[in-house]
Amino acid sequence: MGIGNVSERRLQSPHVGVSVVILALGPGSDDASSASVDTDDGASSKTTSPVPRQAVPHRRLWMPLVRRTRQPYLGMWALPGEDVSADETLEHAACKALESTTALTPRYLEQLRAFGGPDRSQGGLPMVTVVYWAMVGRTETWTPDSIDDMRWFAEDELPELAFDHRQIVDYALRRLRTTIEYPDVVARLIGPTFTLRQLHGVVEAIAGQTVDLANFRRRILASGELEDTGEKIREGRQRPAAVYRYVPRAERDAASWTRGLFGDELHRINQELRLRRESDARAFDDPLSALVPHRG
Amino acid sequence: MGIGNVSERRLQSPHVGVSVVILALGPGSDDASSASVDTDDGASSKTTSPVPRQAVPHRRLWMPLVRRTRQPYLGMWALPGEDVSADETLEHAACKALESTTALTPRYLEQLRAFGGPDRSQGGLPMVTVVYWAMVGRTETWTPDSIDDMRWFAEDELPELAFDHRQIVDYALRRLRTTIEYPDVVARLIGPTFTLRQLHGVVEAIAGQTVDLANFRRRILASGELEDTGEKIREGRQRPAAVYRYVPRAERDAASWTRGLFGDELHRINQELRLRRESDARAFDDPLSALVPHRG
DNA sequence: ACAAAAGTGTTTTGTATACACCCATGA
DNA sequence: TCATGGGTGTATACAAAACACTTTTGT
Repeated sequence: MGIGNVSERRLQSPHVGVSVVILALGPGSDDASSASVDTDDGASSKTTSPVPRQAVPHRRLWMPLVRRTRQPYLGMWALPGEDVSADETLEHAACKALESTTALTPRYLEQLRAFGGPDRSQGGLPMVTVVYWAMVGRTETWTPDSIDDMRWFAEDELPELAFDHRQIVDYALRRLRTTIEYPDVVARLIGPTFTLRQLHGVVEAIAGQTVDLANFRRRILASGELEDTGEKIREGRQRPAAVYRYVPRAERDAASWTRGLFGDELHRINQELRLRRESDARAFDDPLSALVPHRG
Repeated sequence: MGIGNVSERRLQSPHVGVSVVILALGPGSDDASSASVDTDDGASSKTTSPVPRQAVPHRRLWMPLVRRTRQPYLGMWALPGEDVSADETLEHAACKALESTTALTPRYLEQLRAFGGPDRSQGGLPMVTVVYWAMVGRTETWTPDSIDDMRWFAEDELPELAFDHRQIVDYALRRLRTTIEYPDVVARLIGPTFTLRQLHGVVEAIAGQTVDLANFRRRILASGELEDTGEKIREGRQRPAAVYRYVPRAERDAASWTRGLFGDELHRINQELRLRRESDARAFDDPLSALVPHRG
């Protein structure tokens, strides 16, 4: 693979970064329980929602964007991202980006694709960006915490985005909409336990359209990957619903890394991240140790 | 995205490379038309096919591997690859890797995934490798051209591979086997025109099992993306078969970049590659011009 | 009792499969 | 005319969609 040929193009190697399309379930438009931050902060007018929409009967996907503080595309909205250093995994970098943007814990993380080429940097350094998508937060009682240069946007009311991030988002949503055909992904998106109605809400939001609840129920139960916990919970004020748990079937697990990482593995990575950060702080006095590969 | 923060970790950025899983349709085992190079070259014994298999009724996928000429994993088989320079697209680099290995023209090229992290280099430089898979060659009259440090292997008789390339190959095959559900991908894999039997052969080889020809015929025709050219061709000595052409349906095209690149686009990239190479040769005397982004 | 949500049954439609069958052609 | 591959018909099984319906609960 040409490692070691230091002469020619070696110094022209592109830099590596990650960006994350972070998704959470939020209200549809005209929803009474709306917690959306529609108060326009005093910023430039081009950041306001460009596409007026009529009422959406189901919930929608929301994603946080950050405002760029540098050229190029200064002041424009962009996907959260991080540089990747040689001693960390791509997933680590993605988790850092996640953490820097939202305090919610990720339920799912999957690599989407790498984007590269000289055309996409537009005046910045040439970058190869590995894009992940992540699913965070619970479906209920969701309050987007918008601060200074970060803000949540509904999937169909996005502002103009920096770089090729609009293409990336479109790609992510398309990929997401084919991914939800796997019952295990949907089930684990929502958390350890859930009612069928909650699950149904996720699917509708992702699919972007209403889905027959009765048929959904049958399909998801027929998959054999849901287990009745015996508990019951009342979402509204009416009849309590059965609470289910996702229970993986053996052979599936072997193929799971094909798709993405789930809550438990993510938790492990985040743990490791915290440890790493501490040792990084120590390494500040001893720069050499930072060059040593992490596992030593 | 942190571009411009040159201090801290900037110098620790991993290098970027591409690897390509190159696939071609070849004979199944016990096939009389076998053109496989089963003469063991005098190399080390660990390169011989490790898994003895019984006869496979359908054709199989074959892929070229290259022998490593450097540490780590010196002498071991690995996926063809290239370093990526800042002024080229990832697809360009992938095409270079393709070209350096086989003279066959690619029918399809799709990015699989980026692999990274400190664990995978094992003594080499930290690398983020963007892996592509490609489909080359025609289904008939296939002769693998094995030379010195390159050799074709059947998908189910691979030797031990360097780095994490075995995982990568497994991942590629899994992905390929889900991709063939798209009729357009299958159709365009084989070339501009083809008989249904040829197409059927591709699907069987990729699926790794026999597929009912009658039902396959119906399904693929029902997709509405195949057009009868009116021509007929005799493959064997019997009744001639109708020749079809792939004709894309409008809306599909918008989503096509979601998957991969096909022959025509690849042709364009290869053209561009050749031009680039010439200008690179010129730039040898004028190193500065190589730093200018290609589109200037 | 009523509203609202949980959960079930039933009919229809479409699609994948298995496999029997006919057709066209060259030897 | 027969073997071989090209191409079609058909019965069956299964999965998804549509939607009417019953049950359970709180007010």
